[in-house]
Amino acid sequence: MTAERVLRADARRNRARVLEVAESLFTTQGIDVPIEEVARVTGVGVGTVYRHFPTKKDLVEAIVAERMRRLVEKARTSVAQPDSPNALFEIMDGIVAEATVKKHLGIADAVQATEKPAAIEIIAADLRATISHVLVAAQTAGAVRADIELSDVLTTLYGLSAAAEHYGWDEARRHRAITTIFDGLRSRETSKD
Amino acid sequence: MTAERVLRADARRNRARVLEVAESLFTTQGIDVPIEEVARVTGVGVGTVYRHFPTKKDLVEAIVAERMRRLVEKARTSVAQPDSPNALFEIMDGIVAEATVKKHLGIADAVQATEKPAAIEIIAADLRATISHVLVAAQTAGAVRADIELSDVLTTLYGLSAAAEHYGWDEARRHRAITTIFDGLRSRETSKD
Amino acid sequence: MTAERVLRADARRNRARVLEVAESLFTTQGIDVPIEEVARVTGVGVGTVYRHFPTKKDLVEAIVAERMRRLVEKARTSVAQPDSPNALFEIMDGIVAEATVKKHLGIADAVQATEKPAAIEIIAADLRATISHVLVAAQTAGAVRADIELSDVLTTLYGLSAAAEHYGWDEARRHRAITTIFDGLRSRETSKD
Amino acid sequence: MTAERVLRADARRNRARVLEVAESLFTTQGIDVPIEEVARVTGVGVGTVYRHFPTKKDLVEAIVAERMRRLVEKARTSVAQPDSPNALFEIMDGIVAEATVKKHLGIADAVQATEKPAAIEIIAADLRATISHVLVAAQTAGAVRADIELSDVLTTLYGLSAAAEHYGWDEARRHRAITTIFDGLRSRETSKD
DNA sequence: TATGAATGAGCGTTCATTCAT
DNA sequence: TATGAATGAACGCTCATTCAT
Repeated sequence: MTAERVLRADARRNRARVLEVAESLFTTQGIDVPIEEVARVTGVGVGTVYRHFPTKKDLVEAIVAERMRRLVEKARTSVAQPDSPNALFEIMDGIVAEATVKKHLGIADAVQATEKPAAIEIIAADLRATISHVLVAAQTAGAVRADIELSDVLTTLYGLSAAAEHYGWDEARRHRAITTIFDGLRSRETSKD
Repeated sequence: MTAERVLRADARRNRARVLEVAESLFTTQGIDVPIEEVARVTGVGVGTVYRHFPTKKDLVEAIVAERMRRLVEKARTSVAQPDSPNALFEIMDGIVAEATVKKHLGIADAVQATEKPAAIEIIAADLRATISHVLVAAQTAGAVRADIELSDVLTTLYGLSAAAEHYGWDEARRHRAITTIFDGLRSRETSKD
Repeated sequence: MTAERVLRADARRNRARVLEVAESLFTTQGIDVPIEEVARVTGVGVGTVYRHFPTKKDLVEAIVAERMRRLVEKARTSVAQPDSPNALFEIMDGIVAEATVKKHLGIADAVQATEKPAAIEIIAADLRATISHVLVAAQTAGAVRADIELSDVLTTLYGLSAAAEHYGWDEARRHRAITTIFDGLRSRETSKD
Repeated sequence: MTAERVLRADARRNRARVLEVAESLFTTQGIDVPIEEVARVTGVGVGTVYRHFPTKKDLVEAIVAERMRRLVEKARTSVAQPDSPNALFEIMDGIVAEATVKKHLGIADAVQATEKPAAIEIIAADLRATISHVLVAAQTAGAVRADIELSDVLTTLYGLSAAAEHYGWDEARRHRAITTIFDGLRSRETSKD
């Protein structure tokens, strides 16, 4: 029993290491990196990778799910703060920041649920709910225009993340972009065109 | 001489058809579509595809270049109009519209010059110049904040195009997004955060 | 009629140029050089090459036949001289010299008739007859051992040509090799092993 | 550990079988035989061939190296014998014999070092050293002319091997040819031309 | 007749996935 | 359970040859 538990711990550690290595490789070199390479760098055989992730698709999804989980966590942290308008800013900043350093993996894609596997969709829904919550709070506080919808925010996040991924924004550049965007979301007597 | 022209015309037509089919396939299903499939749908042999585009990379670049050219054309048309603030809006709208129906091909990528082949870079530079021109005009007219730089606009275009591609925006959705963004770019006594 | 003759002259010139270019290319880079390349360098279309040589094999054979013809010519010249032992030496030297600068084309192969096309076999037979003639004369003159057969000479030629091709012998090296060989062919009370 | 050894043994056996089949096929039909055919005849998938020989070039080199190794072995065996003049004869006979039944693969080429991969060059150097050793011994014993150099012997070997390959010599024919050549190498008051 | 565009079989190579050890 | 050898479908690309112009 102890032996079994040790084994499990080992297996779990293997899974984690594969995940980590794969994220790093896919992120730096694209998803065309062979599973064999992932195994090699991780220091295990291909069989082991396949034991944990029966399909390459499964591995990619696991990585995406993992990143989503980190996003949700960040979002939750922001929500915990009282000042809601800043909360929205922080959430967006956190998400876009995550995208900044991760390429090739469509972190941006993960925000929206389009034919995503169930596991990911659940987490994505969670994230959307959190954002929605913060958005409403911001609107109630009069900090964001009332006609802004959740989909507008998600869309904006997608665009910002894509740009951040593509250009490899640093913090300053990211803040500048989000701030500019926020000026468009902010409450006022706006847009008479 | 006429005979030669006829032959060339035929070849040119084939080239155009391959380009069209390839753009359509890559756009809908991603660039992993085999050249053989491109040939099959076009109704020619693989050899013909390779005669016109010696490498798959060449084919993709040709497609991107072609799309860029369309973008530049659209941009030029907009510039021709007197009302500069709308000119900027129109240019952005045109570019994003182009992205709306084309996926997987990073039309957005084409806007920025990152290790792009020379041929494409030339067209991209042209596009950037045009946008820059319109931007300055808009700022001079007081319609856009003075601290907005060309790179801000390009970045925004990238993000918008990416989102448009991803979500398959219709015209209304696209206009809404661009309008919102414009509110952030617009001249005023803005952002005290 | 004059026009036709002119045309023929042109065609003949084309044939000759193709032959020349092909020999040069195959000789320097091996027979894997595409017909298209041969056509390009010659300055004609592939169609023209195929008009004169319906098959790549035909082209190669034509080149080999051409070289054989040169060999026969050299051999004939040597035969014309009175001093037969030297005649054999000269013939061998001539053949090996030809091989010296021509690689990849198995000039050596051409000496022996093994499943060679008829056209080549006729010329090869001619060459063998000439050599045989000279060999007998040399033996009659007592300059070459009586137990040497034509096949020995052909074999030796093959080996020498192959080596000459492979090492790119200059004249000195070639003479040295042939002289040494001749010492083995020369009449005497030799080899008691 | 035993398990690992077993697996390795299996893999090694496969490698050996591929090598054997490939040598046979390349030898009989030339190196243009497709890898797929090699795999088919061996009874494995193409992937297996590529696992052991990442490139067709690698496969060919492995075959050549293997043949070289056999040559060196034969040469060593001959050297072990006391009678040096015969030792040279035996070495040459052994090398040419190897060439007799193997075509298309330029076993002869392997004797000389021309832009050969390092691995092969090492073995070739070994072979040359052995031959040189025997040659000097033969000259010291007065059995071979003093002005014969190693390069003469190598050249001769090349020529003989090429001829043996080409004509498919049997033992008698081979001995006859080598004997004749030896008459040219043998010590005496030689060649006054 | 000369041209060169088109064809398509064929080849070298890769890589996700399976399975014997 | 972990390993890595084996599999084979699939792909990018080449080139001898044909044929419309």
